[in-house]
Formats: sequence, C-alpha cells, structure tokens
Amino acid sequence: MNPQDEQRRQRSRREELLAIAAELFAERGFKNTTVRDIADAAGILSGSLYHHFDSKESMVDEILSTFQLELFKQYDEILGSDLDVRTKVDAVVRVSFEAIDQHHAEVAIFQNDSAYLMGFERFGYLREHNTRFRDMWLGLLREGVESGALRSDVDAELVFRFIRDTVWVAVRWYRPGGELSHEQVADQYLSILLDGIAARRRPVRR
Amino acid sequence: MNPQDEQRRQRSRREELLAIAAELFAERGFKNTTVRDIADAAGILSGSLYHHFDSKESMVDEILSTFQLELFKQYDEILGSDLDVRTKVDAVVRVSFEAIDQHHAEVAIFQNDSAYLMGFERFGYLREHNTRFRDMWLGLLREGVESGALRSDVDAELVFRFIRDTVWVAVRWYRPGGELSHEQVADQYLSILLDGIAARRRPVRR
DNA sequence: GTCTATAGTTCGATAGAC
DNA sequence: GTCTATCGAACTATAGAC
Repeated sequence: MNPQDEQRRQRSRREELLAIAAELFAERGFKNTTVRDIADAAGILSGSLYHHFDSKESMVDEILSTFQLELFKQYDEILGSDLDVRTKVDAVVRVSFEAIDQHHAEVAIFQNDSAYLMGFERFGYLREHNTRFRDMWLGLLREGVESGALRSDVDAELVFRFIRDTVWVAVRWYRPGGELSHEQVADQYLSILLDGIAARRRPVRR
Repeated sequence: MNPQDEQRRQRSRREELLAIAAELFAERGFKNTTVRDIADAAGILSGSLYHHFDSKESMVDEILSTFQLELFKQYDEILGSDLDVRTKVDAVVRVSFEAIDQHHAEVAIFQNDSAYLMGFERFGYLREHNTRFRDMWLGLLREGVESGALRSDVDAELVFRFIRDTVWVAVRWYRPGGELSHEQVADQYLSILLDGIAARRRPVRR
C-alpha cells in the first residue's frame, strides 16, 4: 500500500468519499461531475452515496466550508501578529500558495465553481469569504502605503484584484509535486509583484 | 426579397442569436445554459433554434472561433510591426484589455469553459490559441531581456503565466461601461507589472 | 454500508405541420 | 422561420432488500 492509500485508510469513509468527490469536482467542475462519477471512482453505486450525504450539493458544501475555515484561521494568525506590513504581505502570499499546494482540489473548486454556487442561498458564506479576503488585503495595502513600504500612486482596489486573481488563478497550472515548489512560486510571484519585471537603470537597495 | 438580401437577413438573425447565446454562456457557463434558456431569451421555442444551428456545441464553436481569429489578427499586426519591445508589450496588453471590453462575453466563455470544451476534438483550436499566445509572450520576454528592458532574474515561463492570468482573469470583475475604462485598467496593470507595488527608496527614471 | 430498482426531472435534439 | 409534440438519454434522489 503506497503512502497516499495508507493516509486515506486512516480517514473515515466519509472523508474518503469527500476527497474523491473533491478531485472530480476540481477536474471536471461541479456541474459536469455526476454522482455516478463519484460513486464509480469510489467503487460503489450511486445510490449508496446517499447513505453518507444528503445531496451532491451538501458534498461540495462540506468540502468548501471546511477549507475556508482552515484558510482563514491561518490568515487571522498572520494578521493578529506583530509582524511589519511587508512581512505580513509576504506571509499571506506564502500561505495562499501553500493552500494551492496542499488543498489543490478545494482551491480549484472555489476558483471554478463559486460563482455558480453563490447563486444558492446555502453557499452565502462564499460571498463572506470574498468580503473578508478583500478587507484583509485593502487593510494591508493601506497600512503598507502609510508606512511608506508600498507605492501610493496605484488604485488600491485594482491592486487587490491584481493580487487576488494572480494568486488563486495559479491553481490552474500549478501541480503539487511538480517541477516548481509552492515556495519557489511564491518567491518569484512576490518578486514580480513588489519590484515588477522592468529592468532598473540603477540598482535600488531595499 | 432577392436572394442576396435573403442571405443577409439570415446572417444577421444568426448573429443575433449567437450574441444572445454568448451572453448566457458567459453569465452562467456553457453547461449551465440550456437550449431552452437561449430560445426563451430570443423569444422563440427551443426546437426553432435547430433551424439555425446543428447543436449547442456548434453555437459556442462559432462564437469562440470567430473571436479567436479577430484577436490574433490584432496580435500579429503588433508583432509584425517595427516597434521596440517595450512598446510591443504595452500594445499587446492594451489590445487584450480592449478585447475584454469589446468582446466581454467571448473572453468570459474562453476563460470559464475552454478547459471543458478542449476535451472535445472539434475545439482543438483552443489549444492552438494557448500555444500561440504562449509563444508570443515568451518571444517578447526573451527579446525584452536581451535588449535590457526587462529583468533577467525571473523565470520567463512564470512571468508569462503571471501576465496571461492577470490580464484575462480581469474579465471576471471588469464591466464594460463601468467606472474604469479598459484603457485606465491597462495603464495601472502595466504600471504594476513593470514597476511593482513596492515603494522606491530613490526615484528611478526610465 | 452497499445493493437493486426505479421514480421524477430535465436535457439536447428531431419530425412534421403551418 | 417558428410552432407543436415528443423521443431517448442522462441526471439527482428515493425506497426497501440484504
């Protein structure tokens, strides 16, 4: 039994089924994944899934809400610390790329299907997720400008969108265990975000 | 009505239906839009759509292939010009944001559904689109580094993904006719991309 | 906990009248 | 060019046996 299977065996059946569903949702999209697909991948029949879950929706609900809880616990730790702004920005970006690495399926589902899912009342917390994420970044950016660490001549709302989109959309091409580690991607991303890709006429120490 | 007018009238009706379908595909996604939705929006019944189109797939096919043709015609003009690299990068980004403004639905469909559609053989040209876009940017970045206009210490493949994702994903929040024009968005994006968001210790002229 | 069997919908697409 | 009418397939979910 390889390590992945071993790890899976230790989890409850419910979590195992959720992990299988998450992979399929991430790969094909929520709407394009049928309960039969999930059951097939789990080696059971579609009806048997309903012994564990109320509906297909409640499966993706549990996947996303669990992930969101975990992610914001990490963000809150960073924001509540006494690190300087520049280091906080660094930490938030690193934690995000780490999430893409360690919760790849969840991030992919959030990225691809949250717009659709937000149409349902039970997924209102996804909207809350977006609001909290925005507040966090606008706060960091304002603090950074005030402290003189960040430029003040660009629109904060636009910078926020720029950061948000570029970080999370990386889930489309980043592959855990691939050539680049999530730390390496975070390094390069922060370098581009902070210093840009244009060459400097004169070296600037920071 | 003579045959020529008849042909023109059919073409315009066809284009009208495609525009309606494109809006729905962009808003809800291809899979989540039914032929009945499209027919309802057009004020006809679902069966009547099949007088104009073979299938739902052929509708999205015509929408995307037409757009792709037009977009790359613009890119090729820029690349074939004798502008310097820095100006070419500028122009390519601006044309892309202009496309988000003027072909919002098409870009949204490409952004949201091309991964799914690429699974079908008839949409192989979407893969070609990605390859050409990548070649274009890697060429520009290499040329930029060689000419000394761009930094040489960041991974070109990663910079390409960074640019690609940041530009196109803007279709998720950019609204044509909204507060910010596509030119303004392009200005700020280029500024962030080239110079970064970190403050400079000393002003650097470029 | 998984099975068999199927209810109840919704979907893409077709045939032929007008 | 649109309508009426409908087919067959695929889907979510349920009921009850084992």
